[in-house]
Amino acid sequence: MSARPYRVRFAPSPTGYFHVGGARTALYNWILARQHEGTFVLRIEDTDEARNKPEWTEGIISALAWIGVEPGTYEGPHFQSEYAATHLDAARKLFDDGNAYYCDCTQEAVRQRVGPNKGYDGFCRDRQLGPAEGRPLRFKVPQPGSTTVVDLIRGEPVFDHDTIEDFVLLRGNGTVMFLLANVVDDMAMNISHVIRAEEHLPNTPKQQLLWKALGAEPPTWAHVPLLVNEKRQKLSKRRDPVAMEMYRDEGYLADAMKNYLMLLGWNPPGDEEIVPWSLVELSFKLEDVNSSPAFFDVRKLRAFNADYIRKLSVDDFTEACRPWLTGDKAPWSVERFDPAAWERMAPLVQTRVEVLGDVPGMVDFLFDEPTRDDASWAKAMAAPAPALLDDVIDTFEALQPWTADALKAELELIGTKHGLKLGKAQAPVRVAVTGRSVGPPLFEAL
RNA sequence: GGCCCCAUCGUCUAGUGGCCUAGGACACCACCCUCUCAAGGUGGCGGCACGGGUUCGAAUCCCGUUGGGGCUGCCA
Repeated sequence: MSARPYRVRFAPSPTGYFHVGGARTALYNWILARQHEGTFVLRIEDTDEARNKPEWTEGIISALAWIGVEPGTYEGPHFQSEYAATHLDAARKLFDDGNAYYCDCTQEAVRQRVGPNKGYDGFCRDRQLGPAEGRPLRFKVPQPGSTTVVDLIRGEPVFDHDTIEDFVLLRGNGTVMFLLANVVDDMAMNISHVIRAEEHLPNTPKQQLLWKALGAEPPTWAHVPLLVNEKRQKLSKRRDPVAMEMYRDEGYLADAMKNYLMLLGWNPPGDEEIVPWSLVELSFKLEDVNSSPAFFDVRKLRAFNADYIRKLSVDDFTEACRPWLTGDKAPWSVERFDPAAWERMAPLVQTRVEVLGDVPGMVDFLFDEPTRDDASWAKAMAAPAPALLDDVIDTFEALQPWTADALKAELELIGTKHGLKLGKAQAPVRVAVTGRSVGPPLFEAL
């Protein structure tokens, strides 16, 4: 275990969206830094030109802020590209110390020698080649030997060196590879704990070898379980809904999202799953994180979100809905929105939505022509509905005072006249007014 | 192919050798409540992958099998 002051880093690559798995590791790092009064470092892995757009970095920062990691409360953002010179220095030192060598093998030549399923064979290890255009620099993996990775979650997996090829440090064009850059950055930043997804575990022995060859004590590692889809595959942008921005835009509450994310691979003490964030911060321990992958279940997330919405005060709920009612997201024209009507409806809507994005669909009949659900219409308008509706119109037009209780009493009377209980009698009225057969309580809505 | 990781209800998990006849949550089903739909309440369905050990005793420890996943780039 490291005796260094606690410094952790979250190092996403700017790819245009913020992955839910990344959000979870960010949270882990963030909590741990706070628990140990250490430092949380945000470093953007931007060495790939194709992934280096300023707005993407902004996206990462704003998504972090959404889940409570506010700019100003952490160190950064740092950019990997800022360390380019340091990367090259490290490569030179590795070469000078005899821990790395240049290689002039073509990929075809290597494949011919070793076959299709094997890595590089170390052909140039002792050829004493110097640097030249087109020659990659390779790390000389100590042979024979083995590396034990001490991992807070995985135990101590051992990797035999003869299964690790002499991997490339510098490309033939002289640019640095991610693996080296990552190690050098972590060293330069004095990172004490590297907490990241399990997919990086197989690279860890290589990185650990690099730390040692560069004369430093490796950090404490922790590889957290992957988040997977229903087919148990790593969540990917292409086939799975993984962008935090998307959940935010659909009306998930940050607190619900955070709570749910923390439950994947870990759970708080006690019987409750929905817990205040303060308890999470207090009781989270890396050692308690499981090692098996977890399915990211949107249905459970929705249930959590619904619960968090219900726990909001009516005022907070009303406020939280604003973007969906009066902003760009509102499906009706803004002038027709009536805040007073919405205020009366809000508590009724609150127990009926799972995400804030569902709210407009619940109250649209107040501010717009209702969109008619044809199936409901056909079902509700069968006889004796038309006759009943005529009576309803006559009665309601004259009704004083116009209150939910009075409306209900009147409809009950009319229903009896047509041989219908209230449950049946309300259906045609509801469909006529809201366009649908389900929705908030009818008489309050009227 | 090689290396590594993983394995408790459908899903997320509790469980660290006796408190386990395996607990909770989501989902699902039923009932109650009810103007629809929700919410709320009550109950139900459902699991230790398999085979060997170790032990008085195993979901828990060991080995193997099977299954799943990740990595295996001059990507990050």
